[in-house]
Parts: sequence; C-alpha cells; structure tokens
Amino acid sequence: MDLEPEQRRKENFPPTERSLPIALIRAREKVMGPIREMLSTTGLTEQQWRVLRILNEHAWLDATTLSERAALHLPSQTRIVQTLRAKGLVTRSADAKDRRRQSVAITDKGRDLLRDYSEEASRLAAELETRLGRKKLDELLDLLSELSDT
Amino acid sequence: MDLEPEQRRKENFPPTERSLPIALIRAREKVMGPIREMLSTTGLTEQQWRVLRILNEHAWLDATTLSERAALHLPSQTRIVQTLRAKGLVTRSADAKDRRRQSVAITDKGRDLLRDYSEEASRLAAELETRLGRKKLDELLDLLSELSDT
DNA sequence: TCTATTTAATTAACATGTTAAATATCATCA
DNA sequence: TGATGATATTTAACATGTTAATTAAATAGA
Repeated sequence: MDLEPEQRRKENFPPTERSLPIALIRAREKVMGPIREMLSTTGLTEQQWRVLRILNEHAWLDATTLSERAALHLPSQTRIVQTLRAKGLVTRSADAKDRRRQSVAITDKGRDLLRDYSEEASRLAAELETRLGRKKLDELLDLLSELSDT
Repeated sequence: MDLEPEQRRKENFPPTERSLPIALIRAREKVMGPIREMLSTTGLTEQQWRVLRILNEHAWLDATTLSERAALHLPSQTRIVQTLRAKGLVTRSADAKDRRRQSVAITDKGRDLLRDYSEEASRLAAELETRLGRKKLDELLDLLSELSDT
C-alpha cells in the first residue's frame, strides 16, 4: 500500500508530485514535442537547431558564449558543432588574437535551412502562445529567468 | 555584426533570449546544481535518485507508471532500474496477473539511503523556497502543470 | 483453438548530458 | 626569456535521451 502522509512527513521528503525538476522536464517535453516533429524532417536534433537559431542572430560567436546562450555543456557542443560542420551548416575557426578561442559562424546553407522552416517554427510558437496565453507565457518566462538568475 | 531587430522579424524567428525550451533547461540546471552536488557523495545520478524518491512513496509501481511519474523514457528507465538493482536498492519482478508487466519496488537498503540524505535534501528544498519565495514557487509549479496538461 | 492484433518492456543505435582529465595557448613575473 | 599558473577547448568515459525495432505476453475474433 502507499505510505500515509504522516509517514512521509517523518521522512522529510516533499512529495514528488510537486517536484520542480520533474515539472521542468515534463514542460520541456511538452513544448519540444511539436518542434521535434518538425525537426524530424530536417535531420537535425533539437540541440543542433538551437545552435543554428542562435548563430543566426550573430555574425559569429566564440564557443563559450555560444554554449551559454544555447544552454549546452561545452563537451556536448564540441560534438554538435562537429556534426553541423560536417553538414556544411556552420564553420569554425581559431580566433586570430587568442588562438585558444574558436569562432563559430552559420553558413549560407545554414541560413537557408532556417529560412525553409521559419514559417512552420513561427506557427508552432504562435500555437504555444495561444494555448497558454500571452500573459501566462510571459509570467512563466519571467519566473524561470528569476529562478535562473538568482 | 549582430542582426537588427528589423531583419530578425523578417525571418519570423522569435529571439532565442525569450525561448521557453532554453529557459526550461537553464532553470533545471540551476535547481539541480546543489542536488547533484549532494548526490555526488552517494554515487547516484539525478535520475536514479528520482526513481528512489518515487518508489519510496509506494509499495511498488509497474514500469510504465513509474516512467510517467519520474518523467523518464522507458528505455532509459530500463537501464536505470538495472543499475539500481545491481546496487541492491530496488527489486524487479514480473506481475503475476500480466507477465508482461514488471513491478519495481524499493528495498530496505534503498530506504536507508534516502533516510541518510533526507535532512540535507529537505534543507536544499527549503533553500529553493526561500530563494524564490513560496508564492512564486507555487505560481511557477502551477504554470508548468498547466503547460504540461494542456 | 488459432491466428492477428495489441500492449509492455527491452534491445539497439546513435546523440547528448555530465564529470574529470588532457591539450593547447595565453598571461604573469622572476 | 622561461618557468609557472590560468584559461579555452577538446577528449575520454560512462549515463541518459531519443527513436525505431524487437521480444514476449495478453487479447480479440474467426
């Protein structure tokens, strides 16, 4: 049988139904579902798509900055960038002034790919906004930012 | 140089700074940081810990139900349960009425391990609550639930 | 009963997550 | 300079994430 609340309290564990880590995973799963569906036709993973999206906003980024903006660990990003290079979607080159630094940039082919899917991606983003509502979505983003920045 | 907002709008991509998937990853990273630190002394991963926490709330769970509550994919869970079995922290047995189903249960050793860390885990949970505030934490959990359930 | 279908779980294959160690380059200062 | 320490990135090793295929058992229907 399940444990009674009494017994749980003694063990000092908050119930997992109200667990923030699990809630964050579930939410991500829900949000990514339709996006992954779209990406399945591109041969890109969610993370590869994220890297392209971010590089598309800048002329180039060094690896560390890119990893912060994409929320990727550097070892993962190294592999992802290698894959994207093999696909001809990004380039990588050592910084002239500090040869430890690697600059990563999106290629024209990469931009073309993004353009091909920009309409559908926007539609999915709009659907999400409709589903939750602009206000709640903003509240959610603000709370998540506050949590991350604190 | 970076792209101007004008140009970004033409491509129809919302800026990645306001990306919900990235915000969810960052938040999880932030919340899990201290928990991972605690877990490093136990030899358990975040996911293994989650499985134990959930099993501790029930006498047993079948694999599918467990995977839903732990927000784990079944293939991952299969490996995780195998690891936990090897450590003597859980048991697994075929359901008598439906032999396709596998029942998973925590062992006494597993409960002991949880008990050993319950105090520190509670402290970390309390810290999080203090940091963000009870009200905002509840708001966040509610928004995440609404997003996942919609 | 027997086959076809469905369901639960595992296996397989490859990508990413995670931590520690290694490598290469830069910066400092004797 | 040249040894020393710091920094940026990659490699390595193992765990988990992700999707598809497989296996085993239950179920439905002729």
